[in-house]
Amino acid sequence: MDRVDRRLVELLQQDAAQSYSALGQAVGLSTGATHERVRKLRERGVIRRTTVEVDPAAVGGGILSFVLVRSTSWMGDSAELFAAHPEIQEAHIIAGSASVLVKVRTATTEQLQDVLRRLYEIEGVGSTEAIVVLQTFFERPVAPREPDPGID
Amino acid sequence: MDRVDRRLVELLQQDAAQSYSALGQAVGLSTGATHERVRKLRERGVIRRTTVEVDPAAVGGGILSFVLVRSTSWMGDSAELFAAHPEIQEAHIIAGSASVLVKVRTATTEQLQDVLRRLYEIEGVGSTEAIVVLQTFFERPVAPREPDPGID
DNA sequence: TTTGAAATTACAACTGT
DNA sequence: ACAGTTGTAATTTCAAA
Repeated sequence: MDRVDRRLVELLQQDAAQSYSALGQAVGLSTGATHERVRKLRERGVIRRTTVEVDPAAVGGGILSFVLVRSTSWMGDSAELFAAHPEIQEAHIIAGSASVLVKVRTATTEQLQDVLRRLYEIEGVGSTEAIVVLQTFFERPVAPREPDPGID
Repeated sequence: MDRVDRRLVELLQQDAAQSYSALGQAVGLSTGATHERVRKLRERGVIRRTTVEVDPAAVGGGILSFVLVRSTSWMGDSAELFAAHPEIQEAHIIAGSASVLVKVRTATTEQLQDVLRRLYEIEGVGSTEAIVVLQTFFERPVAPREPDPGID
């Protein structure tokens, strides 16, 4: 995971459809060497998969919300209960007064209300607090960062 | 945007590196027809771009947090001020008592603290409340959903 | 939908460090 | 051993019939 690897990751995040030769040009490596670098990044799990980025509004997810879910019991084994709802895009266990934070995309606020109703049906869920997004400034891939030098 | 289009989007989200012939097999279309469908999905902006999904921990983003930013003034034109910080992966204007919600990835809690310090330097930022993620259940692409029938 | 040329990927064998 | 280079066969893309 050197400078070149980080640059390759960045370039692939921007456009994973470009050829290895174009990629190689950009980092100053041959096509074959670039191919090998990327293969290893995949093998090591740094690159998990190649995907497409989709416009949420075009597939019925125009309304974005974050929901704080407070629970009365241990939620650590409830991943599948949240994953069962296709409108839930992310779910995280959090520190603090709430227990779970979920990111929800629905076409309408009616559908959001329906998701909240279904959340209450999950065992141990006490209350929910929905935060509705009015405008998204930006959503972007993780920026690969140089690790701290580390003092030896 | 029919059933086949939605299925194509789903398949591409799972693996955008697969060939059009494999994709066509899966939806029962010829290679050429599949190619044309996907081209149009890109043209219409349903598919924004092809990217790679990266392991955040491998690129210095092992600690995930959400930060509620309360402000004392209008933040609607401050997108660039948040985007200037590479650790901030998302920023949204929200309804409710806080004003902006940001998603932050850092390698350490020290770096998170540093991001919070820099957030306070933004004009109009009153207070922040950091929610640290202990465990991520899942993060997945938007699920393409069938539109409501609509009662005519 | 099928065809075929151009481009790209995947996989060699080889070279220098 | 390791990472990179060049060369080549097998696929895939993509426009045209």
